[in-house]
Amino acid sequence: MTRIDDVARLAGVSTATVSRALRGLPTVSAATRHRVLAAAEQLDYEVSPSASRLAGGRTGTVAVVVPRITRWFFSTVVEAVEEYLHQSGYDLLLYNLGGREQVRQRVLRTANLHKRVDAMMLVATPLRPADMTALATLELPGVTISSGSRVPNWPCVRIDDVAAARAATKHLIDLGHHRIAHISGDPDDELAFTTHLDRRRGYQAALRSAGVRPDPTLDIESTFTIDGGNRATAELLARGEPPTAIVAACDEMAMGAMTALRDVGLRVPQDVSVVGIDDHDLAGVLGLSTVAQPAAEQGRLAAQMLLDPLGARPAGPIVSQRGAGCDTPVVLPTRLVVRDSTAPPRAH
Amino acid sequence: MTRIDDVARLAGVSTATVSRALRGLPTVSAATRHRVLAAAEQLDYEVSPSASRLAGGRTGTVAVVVPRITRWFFSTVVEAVEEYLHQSGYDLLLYNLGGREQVRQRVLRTANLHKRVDAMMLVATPLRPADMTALATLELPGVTISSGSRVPNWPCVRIDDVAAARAATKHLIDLGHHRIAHISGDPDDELAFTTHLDRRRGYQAALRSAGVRPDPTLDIESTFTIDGGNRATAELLARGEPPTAIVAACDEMAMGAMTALRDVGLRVPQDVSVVGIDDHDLAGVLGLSTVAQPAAEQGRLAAQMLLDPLGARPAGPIVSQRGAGCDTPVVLPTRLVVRDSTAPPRAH
DNA sequence: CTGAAAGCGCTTACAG
DNA sequence: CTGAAAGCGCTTACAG
Repeated sequence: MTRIDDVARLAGVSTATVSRALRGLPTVSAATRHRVLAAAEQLDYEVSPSASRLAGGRTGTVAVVVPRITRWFFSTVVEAVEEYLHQSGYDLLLYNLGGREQVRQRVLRTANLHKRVDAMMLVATPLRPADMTALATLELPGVTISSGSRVPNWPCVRIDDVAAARAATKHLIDLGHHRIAHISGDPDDELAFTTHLDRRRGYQAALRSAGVRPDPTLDIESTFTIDGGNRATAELLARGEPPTAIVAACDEMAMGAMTALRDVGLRVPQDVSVVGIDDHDLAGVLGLSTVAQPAAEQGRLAAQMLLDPLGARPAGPIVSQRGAGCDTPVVLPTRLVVRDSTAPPRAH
Repeated sequence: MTRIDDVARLAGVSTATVSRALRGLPTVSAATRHRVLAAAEQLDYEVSPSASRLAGGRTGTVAVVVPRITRWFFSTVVEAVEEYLHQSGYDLLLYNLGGREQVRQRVLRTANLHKRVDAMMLVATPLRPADMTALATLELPGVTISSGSRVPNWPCVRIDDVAAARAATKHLIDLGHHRIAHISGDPDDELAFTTHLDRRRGYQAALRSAGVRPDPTLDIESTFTIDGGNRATAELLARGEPPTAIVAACDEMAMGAMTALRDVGLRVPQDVSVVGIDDHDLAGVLGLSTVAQPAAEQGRLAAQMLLDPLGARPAGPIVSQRGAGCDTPVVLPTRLVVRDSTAPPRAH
């Protein structure tokens, strides 16, 4: 395979100059740069990442950690991040936790990660508070998406989960509902995954604003999945008289809820209204009312905030994004989208 | 950061021995190995991938190329592949084509990829025939998933697309349908993406077996997405009398079809039956009848076929998987799943 | 079974 | 603006 000295020989310069010219460093004359580029082109030369990384101390790689790539939010984020990283010249190392404790450990093998990537992005990754502190002491630049995981000194992009759930609940209240249930996720409170807690707070706040006292028997813990929504709703129905409406903490739970309701012969929205949070690709197909959150935008913005201080191309000195502004999350707006799954309650 | 000579010093051996012990090479005495592992543990040592790759000539990395990570099939495949790769000690470099020609070019910058990864997996990646031949001449081991992209001498894992579409269509015929439409994808025939062609063949074969002549006005080209199914169905309905049933080439298209039908007031399945192919996570929620294909299994199996000849850990000589058996795809079974979106046609 | 030494292919001070 | 030389941190023949 062609090496840098092949290019140097053809261009009649030293390897140092080839290295500089190819990376676009300013200390190369236009004429020399031109000759080097032509030689590299002619030989179809590509730099060896391993050698470049070893010599330069930079990997040109970013680790992106998601809980489950199969869920709408995460695949949408990753798609946007992949585009931004690759067009900035970075490689994307994917870590899908898949709920496996073993993998969580792997991500926290900090010495390992540190030698592998220049920076890392944590997307709604449930970590113990101690883990987050450990990450913060790393020399590794990082960024988080969602309030679920918050590492000190790393910038954070997210939505206002309290406000999103409040808007969903208020929509139902405005339609005339009072018996409003809430299904949410992740009962494993050993992990500091706060998204579901924030959304519950929003739900309760909206109820209280309307003078309705939150009823604990209408509030079910489950997981942020279709199946989780299904099971939560089944349990809800087993507890007695059904609510007239359900706020699901995410669209996938809402979809599970719709299935569970249908299975017992309850119609949406005639018998029970359902609203979610996300605006999943399929929310439109299902006619699901929801509070939309900008997933791709969160990914793109987080990637940008991560890479900007590193320099667009993997070259130049690494500057950790620390200090000013890092502890103030960037909060992107959400928006209520009314479709067919919500309607006024039936008159008794 | 700790380096290999720190470990060597602590264990009282040479760096060569540390290297061998840590990689589990057999030529190390048990006592020495034990001392080395203890020292590495004590120092929290992790090998430098860049140095190891440069010296060893292996990257321990696999490129996984998908058209769109946000689609059900691809995220499901990637999840399974990620698990297999990581537990085998490999890193996963994600390439999401996203329909961008520019990115396709990037994947085919073979010199670039070659220095970056030990092997690559192409998942239903549309490539020109010339591109596939180019990949085949690389020294890079590879594997493809789906009949969509077929690289000579690379193993391939897929389903029988003809049979899947035939089963879907036959299900409708068995219910009594005759006016059966077909919506399928990817009209860009510059790319050798054969999945939609195979599925069309299966549709037509089933019709012919039942003595029905395929009607070209009932066969619409679009894209393999929700929106594609939506548009195809809208066009179908604009052409005149609706069919009594629709075969969609994938579940996402079927979901788009359901929306389009609902939008004009046609009920599924009372007015029009709809069947898909995939068994998407949400097929159950939507009550969509479909022909299920094992996405995760295809991913896991392809990863296994790719890595087995490389050795479980990224160590030992690279052996290209060539010759015997590579030109015979591994075909995984599909299975009809009947739900609520299909029913006999209404009596006129 | 183990070690000394070369070498993997770059980048980076340093000197000019 | 350019080059000679050292060095990044490993692995791999080679020799014993």
